[in-house]
Amino acid sequence: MSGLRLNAAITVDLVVLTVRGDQLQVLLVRRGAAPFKGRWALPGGFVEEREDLATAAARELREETGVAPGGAHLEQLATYGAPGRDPRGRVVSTAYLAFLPDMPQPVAGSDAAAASWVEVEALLGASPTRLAFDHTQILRDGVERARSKLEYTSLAAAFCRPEFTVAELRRIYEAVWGTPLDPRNFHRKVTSAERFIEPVGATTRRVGGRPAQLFRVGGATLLTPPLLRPDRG
Amino acid sequence: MSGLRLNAAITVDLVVLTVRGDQLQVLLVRRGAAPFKGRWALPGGFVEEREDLATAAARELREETGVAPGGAHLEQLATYGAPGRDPRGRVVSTAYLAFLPDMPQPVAGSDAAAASWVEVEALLGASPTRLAFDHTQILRDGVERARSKLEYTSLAAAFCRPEFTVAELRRIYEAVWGTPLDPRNFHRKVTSAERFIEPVGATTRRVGGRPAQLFRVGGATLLTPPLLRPDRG
DNA sequence: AGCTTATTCGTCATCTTGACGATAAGGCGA
DNA sequence: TCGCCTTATCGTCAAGATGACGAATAAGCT
Repeated sequence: MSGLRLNAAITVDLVVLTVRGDQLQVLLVRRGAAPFKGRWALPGGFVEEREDLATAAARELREETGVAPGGAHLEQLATYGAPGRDPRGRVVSTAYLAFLPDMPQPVAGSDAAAASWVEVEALLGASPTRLAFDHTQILRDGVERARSKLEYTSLAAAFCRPEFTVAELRRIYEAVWGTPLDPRNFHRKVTSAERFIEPVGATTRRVGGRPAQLFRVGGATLLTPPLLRPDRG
Repeated sequence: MSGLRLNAAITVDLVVLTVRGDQLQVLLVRRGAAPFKGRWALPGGFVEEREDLATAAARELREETGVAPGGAHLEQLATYGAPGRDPRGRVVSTAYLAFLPDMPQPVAGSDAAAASWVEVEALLGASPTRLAFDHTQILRDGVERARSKLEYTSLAAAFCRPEFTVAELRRIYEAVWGTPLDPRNFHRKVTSAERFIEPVGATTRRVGGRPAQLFRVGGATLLTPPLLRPDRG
């Protein structure tokens, strides 16, 4: 290996976001071993020999959620390598960000003893639950990335089932941004945007209220002009 | 060290961009040793023991350009860890993106035998010069990040000297985006944006044409609504 | 003084947004 | 069956932003 000094352990951590019950939630696991034993943490693990970073992230995602690669949006978030972030030594972790639709079934296929969805607000709000390592910061960065990408991409649909209504899509924006949106203006914006969403033809049947048209994602990946969040001084 | 297996070598690579002569240019070094000996590459190097990733990037930037930390915009770009990207073994590299004003003095303080500014167009255009490792892809990602951030942040000013004219700022946009902009509409946009740039009071003296007002950056870091590039499908 | 050059100010039609009224289309109870 | 309730969808209107372009301004140069 011509004198290459391996100077770090490389891991991946996952920020898996979903919207359930109009709340933005993140998948956490409870650590079973030191360090930070018993503390909530982002799922993750070591990158295997000859394994790409993205592949490792997809593998971890499948192990924790049962979601097959390609079944969810998965993108690299950032890499964290502060010297003291892991008491065991030099651990450099590349975080990945995943968007999942609300799974009807519970978190399946998880090998971790305790994995569960936790409200993001409870972790980043006024009196936050402390996470292991620097995972609070990683989560903060992931949520900010998600909020920002909703503005100018069609990624909100990654939180939805393949067919969805405009109102469902709107509730994704409202949950991720933590802000109510005007249903009429939102409807106008997303239906008039070129190839953003396209009607399926069918409608929902529902308990109360007018049936809604079903849509699926259009080909467009970018939303121009963007849909800017309110406020944000 | 409780059984922590160091499974990778961690490095940082730098995408240092500047605008010189109305062209977007990137700082490259010529490799003096195998692998890819003699090939152009992004500057970079191994992360030292107990050194943060961002610190390592700032150190490399200073070693290559003489620019002190804080003297340039520096942000993490992405991390590249494909198994075969370095023939010497498992090398995971975190790329950082830096924006520099056009330095009047040549690239100073460089320890590399040959470091020089190269037109980005010559590297990413129709018949690109091949770079070492996966550096062409890293450069592509860095340039796309730069193009995108000009749209909604005030980072274009990071390419300028502390005091600059509206036209200088416009030429930054034109060089990075590779697209001409209407001087009158650009002027209206940047001068009317809240706290984006603020007048210094002085004006330039120049060989031909009306003297221009000098500006410095305002407090705003975000540009709302954004300044979208033309075209872009 | 006129010419050249680059900056800055105006105008106007078009597009987009935010606020909000009005209508449509189902279920449900009386 | 008839209103009523709820949610979805369509319209309107003023304010703001944009793209295209004309015009005025303020220097240096010949």
